[in-house]
Amino acid sequence: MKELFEFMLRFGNLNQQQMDFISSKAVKMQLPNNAYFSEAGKIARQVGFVVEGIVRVCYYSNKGEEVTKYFIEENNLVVDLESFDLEICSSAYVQAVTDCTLIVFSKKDWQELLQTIVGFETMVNKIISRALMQKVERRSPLVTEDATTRYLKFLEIYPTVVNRIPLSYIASYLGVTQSSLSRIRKNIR
Amino acid sequence: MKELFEFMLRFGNLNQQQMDFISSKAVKMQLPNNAYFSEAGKIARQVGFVVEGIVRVCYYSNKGEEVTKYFIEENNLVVDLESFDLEICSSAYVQAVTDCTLIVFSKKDWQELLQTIVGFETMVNKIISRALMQKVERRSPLVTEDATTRYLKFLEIYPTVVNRIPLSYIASYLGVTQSSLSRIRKNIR
DNA sequence: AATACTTTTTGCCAAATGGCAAATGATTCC
DNA sequence: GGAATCATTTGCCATTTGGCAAAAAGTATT
Repeated sequence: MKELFEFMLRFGNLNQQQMDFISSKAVKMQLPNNAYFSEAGKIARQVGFVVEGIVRVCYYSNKGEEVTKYFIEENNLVVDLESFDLEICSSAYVQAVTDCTLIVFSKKDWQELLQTIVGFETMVNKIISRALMQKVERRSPLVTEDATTRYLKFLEIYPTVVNRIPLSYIASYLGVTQSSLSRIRKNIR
Repeated sequence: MKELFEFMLRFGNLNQQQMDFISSKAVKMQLPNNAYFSEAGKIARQVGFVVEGIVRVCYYSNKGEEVTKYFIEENNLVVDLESFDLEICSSAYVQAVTDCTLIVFSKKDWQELLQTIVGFETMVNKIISRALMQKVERRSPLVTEDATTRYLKFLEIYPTVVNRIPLSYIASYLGVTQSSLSRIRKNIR
């Protein structure tokens, strides 16, 4: 739990009693490599916090190619926002790409936290806005650049990820084939 | 002002007194084609609402190419969030790509609205989250697809924009050269 | 250690896109 | 109406990337 509170306190204040209340609702959970945290066609019913490991959000195009929208590293919230908030079916999969340790909250408990803890909603909004802004910032540059530049940007953005996950996931994030990415890697060294 | 309140009321409630207060802070503003609403290297000091026209957010790559991050159409808020919130220099330009009519609020007035109107902050957070989510949703698919597919997606996403702005802006949004986009267009018909 | 399995690299060729420059088309201004 | 300016299209060729299949390298299993 230490990591979770360190994370949250960057976005607002919590006293001991509030943290105890949050702790009482938190459930620690192991998510093995390749397992899904939430799935397309289902409604997301949990908020998670990645303590250890890497998660990705991906979907499948009409041609059946898998597309990785982004990765979520340690010390970040993971939640399929649209699905969770609006209770509509998701169009994306949230999947562990390494063995992961998460702290999760059910929707019911999360709403209780939002209603009970003064300032919690504001704090959560800040966290979410920041995460969304980050996604926009990370995605936008990728459209314009050639594949090599995109890969170099990926290395900057996710420095801790490269050597922990398969090449194919990175390729599907960058919008390149695995073969091309392999060649690009070779040319960079 | 009617459009602004119609827009806001989709995200929460406002009574007449609150709307009058908002109106008292609002300034109507004409932004001619090509003019900047905010600029890279400066701090964004206004929140705007697009009543009429189209605005884009763009920046310049290290090779001097201009990159359009996204367009903002009628009936949306326009604000360089990171710069406005954190008072740091922006890295992007917000530019009118048609003659525009905006309603703007100074930072000082906007903060007064946030502090005075109960529920205004929550409402604004909803608006912003939705806009950010939309940006992520719109950008992500563009990375993976080929240029023709990207153009077709652009048409879906921004159906009202195509014939109102120069080809070169669309090209810079899609990450294609103007020439390629011109050829793509030809092949589609 | 040998086998099966997965991931990454490579070769070959086709298709898509870029770069540059010229031609055409549209619009504005006198 | 004609000149000047700006936006779009097109031709030509170089470069990048994709598609497919096979080889090589790396991992796990027995």
